Amino acid sequence: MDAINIKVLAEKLGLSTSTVSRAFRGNSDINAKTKQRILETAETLGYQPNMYASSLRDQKSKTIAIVVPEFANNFFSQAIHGIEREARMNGYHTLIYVTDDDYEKEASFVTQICNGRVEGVIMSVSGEGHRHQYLELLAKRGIPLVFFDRYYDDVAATKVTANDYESSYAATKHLLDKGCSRVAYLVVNKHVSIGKIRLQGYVDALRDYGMAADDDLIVECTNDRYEIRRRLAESFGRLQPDGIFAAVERLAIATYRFCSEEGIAIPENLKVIGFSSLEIADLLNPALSTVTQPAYEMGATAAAVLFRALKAGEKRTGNESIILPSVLMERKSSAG
Amino acid sequence: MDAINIKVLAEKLGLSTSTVSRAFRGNSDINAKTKQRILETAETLGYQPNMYASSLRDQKSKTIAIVVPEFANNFFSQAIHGIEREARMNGYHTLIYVTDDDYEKEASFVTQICNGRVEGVIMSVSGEGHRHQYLELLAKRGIPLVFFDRYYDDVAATKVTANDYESSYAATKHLLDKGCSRVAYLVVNKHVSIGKIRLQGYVDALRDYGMAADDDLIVECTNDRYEIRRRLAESFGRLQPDGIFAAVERLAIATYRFCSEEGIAIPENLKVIGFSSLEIADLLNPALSTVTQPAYEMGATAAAVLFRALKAGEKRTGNESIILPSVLMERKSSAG
DNA sequence: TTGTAGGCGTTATCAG
DNA sequence: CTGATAACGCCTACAA
Repeated sequence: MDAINIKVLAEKLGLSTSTVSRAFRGNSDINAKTKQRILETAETLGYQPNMYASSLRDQKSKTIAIVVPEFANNFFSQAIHGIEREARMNGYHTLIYVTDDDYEKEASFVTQICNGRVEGVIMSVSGEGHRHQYLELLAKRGIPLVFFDRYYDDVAATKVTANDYESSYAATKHLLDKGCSRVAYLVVNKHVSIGKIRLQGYVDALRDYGMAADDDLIVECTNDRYEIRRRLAESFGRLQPDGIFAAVERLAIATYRFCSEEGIAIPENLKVIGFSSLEIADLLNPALSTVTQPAYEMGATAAAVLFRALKAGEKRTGNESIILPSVLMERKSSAG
Repeated sequence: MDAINIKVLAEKLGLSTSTVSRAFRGNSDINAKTKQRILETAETLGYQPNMYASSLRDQKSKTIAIVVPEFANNFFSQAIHGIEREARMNGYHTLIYVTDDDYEKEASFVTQICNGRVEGVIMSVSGEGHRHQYLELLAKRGIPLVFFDRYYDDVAATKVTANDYESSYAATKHLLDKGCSRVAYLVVNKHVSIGKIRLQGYVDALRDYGMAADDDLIVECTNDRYEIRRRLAESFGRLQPDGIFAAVERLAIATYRFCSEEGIAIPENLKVIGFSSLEIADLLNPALSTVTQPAYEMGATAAAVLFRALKAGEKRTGNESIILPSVLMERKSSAG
């Protein structure tokens, strides 16, 4: 009934608690027969060493935290999967925190886990443009941090991203090659890390093609589907774009919905390409051209960096960037 | 540098640890000014009460575990999101464990978290047909358990599912209504809870339409895409179905891929409907008819049940079923 | 090879 | 209102 502890187990066996403890730790010397007897009894009694006592003593929790802006999103699902896998391989447990793109929540979560709950943190950020003094808490506590996909420029930690600038440049160039002359860039927030870098790729590609980027064609949306709908309606009416480059999957999907409702033919009247981790982009109507980030690998890589730091006993990860290649998949939605 | 603890904080303030501790607990009496002074100093020093010490003392971890078979799956993503949300509202932290449909891993995870790491468990199972004595550990430890979607018949705990039988019956009837006479049922494992119940709905609908279920038309697949492809190829060649009812999203998608490769027209040559939580089923080519489970709500409900039990101090959840309604969305893939 | 003892950081209890 | 103290369960020097 009540959780059994090392003391009652020791009593039941007529041994001391230290001996019992030793049976569970790999290293210490202990008679093989004694050990076996202890483990067997523990098994039948369902004894497990209390992790909070162990953690308290060793100052180790064997736990990491993943902090992400959203969850119902293919990119993050796959990335988290990669992290979870790596964590498992290293014998670590994984806490998940979803900020809903809310800076306050991010700050609150990070503050909460600085109490020893975790040994390391992997995060994709939500609070650009705000102060992130709460991250100093991690540093102060010696809890290593790794960013993936979305990061803060001003925080020293390893950042795992995809080659967003190059992909963005390539995607824009692709639309131009297919004959587009008015390519709109759809983005959630053009000032945050990924939105900004992807924007730069878009702008530079236009420039290299002898076109000035038209500010009107840079359409900032939100994450709210009705708001997105409104922005699209307004932009299409006014701007008459013949190409859409969506900085995130959600906006590519919204474009599809909009076109379907408005009777705009893709790719005849409008060519579309977007960042997306959708595994069935090829089954859409029409098949969606995508820039696909190596989501799983990004998660796994971020985790690998973190565990390397943890193993080495480092208090922080190096302030460096690891850039993984995305893949540009040309499909029907942008066919010439 | 080193994690600051209550003792040094107390010294720095010229107070006792008890007083400092009181400043962080809501209840105890403490001078308002003293409290403020403590909290301010704590803030600047970045002090957070160590959770392992607290947990050890209170035997409370404020943590739950989610155990699921897979991750890169819309249904589970949404369900986990629902759970995470509910956990957050209750001030709980959320550990994630992915079993990859592996019974051994499931057993291992459950055993691991019985060491006090979590106060409750929400799970969707992977090990049907095996023994689940490891779940008795939870009971022994007084850790409440709630199943969602996939459960064990022989374990007493609350089960949150969708009305799979009715949906399955309705989906099958829908295909028959549309003129199908040879409806195949694609399933991963027809002997596990959901595969079995959904099979029953299919069989009963056929029977009520005066058709005997043909065992050949019940196609068991795996989770491996190549294996699925092989099964489909074999089945189509031999059985010439004119309707497909897929018990899980992955099989509906596989059917689409197969048909696209083989030039089978949907819905003209083959009508398709499947269980799916895909939010863009309407954008597929052709739009996929679906049975959509309330994934988010299932997760949220399972979590609500768990937290009610935790709040009430109950050691286990009641052996009851909570059944939420799915929605049948008729789209082009099954049009008559 | 086994046992003893102290302490990890916190908080509830009790005394002041 | 504040301070001293014991206990949560485990692990590791150190002693035997």
